[in-house]
Amino acid sequence: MPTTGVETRVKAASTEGGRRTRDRILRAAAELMFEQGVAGTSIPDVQRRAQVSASQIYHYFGDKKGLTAAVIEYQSTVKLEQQRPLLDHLDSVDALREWCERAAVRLDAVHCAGGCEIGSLASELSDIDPSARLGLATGFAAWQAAIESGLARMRERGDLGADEDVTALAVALLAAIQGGMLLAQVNRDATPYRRAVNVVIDHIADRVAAARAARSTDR
Amino acid sequence: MPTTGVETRVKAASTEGGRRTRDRILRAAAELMFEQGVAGTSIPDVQRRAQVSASQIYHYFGDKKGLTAAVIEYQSTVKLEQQRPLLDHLDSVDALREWCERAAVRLDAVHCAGGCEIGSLASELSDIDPSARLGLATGFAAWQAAIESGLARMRERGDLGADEDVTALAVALLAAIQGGMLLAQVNRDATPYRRAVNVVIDHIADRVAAARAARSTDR
DNA sequence: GCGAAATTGGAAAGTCAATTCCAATCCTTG
DNA sequence: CAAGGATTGGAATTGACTTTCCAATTTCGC
Repeated sequence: MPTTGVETRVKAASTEGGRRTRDRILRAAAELMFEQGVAGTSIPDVQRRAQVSASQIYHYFGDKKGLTAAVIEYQSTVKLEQQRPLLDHLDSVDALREWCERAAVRLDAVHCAGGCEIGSLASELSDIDPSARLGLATGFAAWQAAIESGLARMRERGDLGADEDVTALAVALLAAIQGGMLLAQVNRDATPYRRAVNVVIDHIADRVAAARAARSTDR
Repeated sequence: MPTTGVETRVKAASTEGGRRTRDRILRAAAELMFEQGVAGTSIPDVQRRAQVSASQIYHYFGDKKGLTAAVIEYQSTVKLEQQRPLLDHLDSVDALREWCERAAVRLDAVHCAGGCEIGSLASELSDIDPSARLGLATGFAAWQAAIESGLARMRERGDLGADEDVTALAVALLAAIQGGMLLAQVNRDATPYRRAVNVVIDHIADRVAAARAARSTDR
């Protein structure tokens, strides 16, 4: 039986208690890796935060790499689901602004610590862990798809011109979010994030205005 | 004499040979930390790459934190100087495009490994090393200033409207570069970087066109 | 050329992390 | 309730890394 080449020995829990421990470990690891980076998070750290023994971690995740992979999947999947209601309606300039501003408020709340959950992992792991990189690419693709499909709906509806490159716009917004969060993190101030994101959204708004103008001319 | 609170015992070399070793160490550390991250770079790693003994590293940089601080300063300062000729002329849309595209070519050349020298350090260290964060903020500020002053010149010249927020535009471009490089790194493909950067530059170009239109209307 | 300071090599201490292992205990299923 | 797998605790192993230390050795100012 051929495999993908990278076997991560993550075992599922078959009892209720086991499921809870596994979850506790995963959540603790995700928090710690977000706060201190993957390299800065030791297994003993996770043990303390999750209140488990070492064997439990190795039982469910095989090794640290397996745990890291699980955290990537967790951040990619679960965090995405949390925002699902918003993500499914990113089909107006206002919705985009609202969504981005919500992230800004979260940045303010944590005093701009941490940046983006996936972005931090991506920066740390992309070059040193090929399978992690793949997982992170998938995670980013999901965000990009969410933005892009909203823009595509705007285009179908006529809010954006038919020739508009919604992929490029979506990537640009995603990059502005990532880059903006990095600058916010470094400066401990969400202003750079807001500026970066607003410039891109302003640009999208300009394109919407242009489409409207074109329509009224055609008429 | 009051200090900044964080004393890094970095010693200057007073002999020619010493200066060369110090330099060799710094360059090796910068390379390694870029390739594998700060946490992923051990002192023995640096020893091997720079062909020096441990005592030489500790002699010149005090400890690993001091070495890291020196690398941050190195990347911020030296890399900036390398681009000085270009940076001083970012006062046209074409110049901006050319500058960003040059980075894209470099990304292609290294197969999108590494991302941005400063960005990677920033993501890894901002939350765990306050003094490193300050150094990185300074580094970013220099890049932002370079972009912003070019845009300001365009505004003075009338290429951009007098009411244009060049700070926001500069931040947006910097964020696009950072976010774009991150996406490129994760996807091992420079396309996302090019898309992100081009959208922002297109936006600036639109503003330039608007300013021109306004001028011809006024006349 | 001479003494002091700078530079260098290499060993060694001390710490801590990753992982393995085994013995216990718990739970499920028949 | 008994068997067997799931789960858990905690000790032990192994290895690497940071940092210190001291004894050469080289270089510089005079």
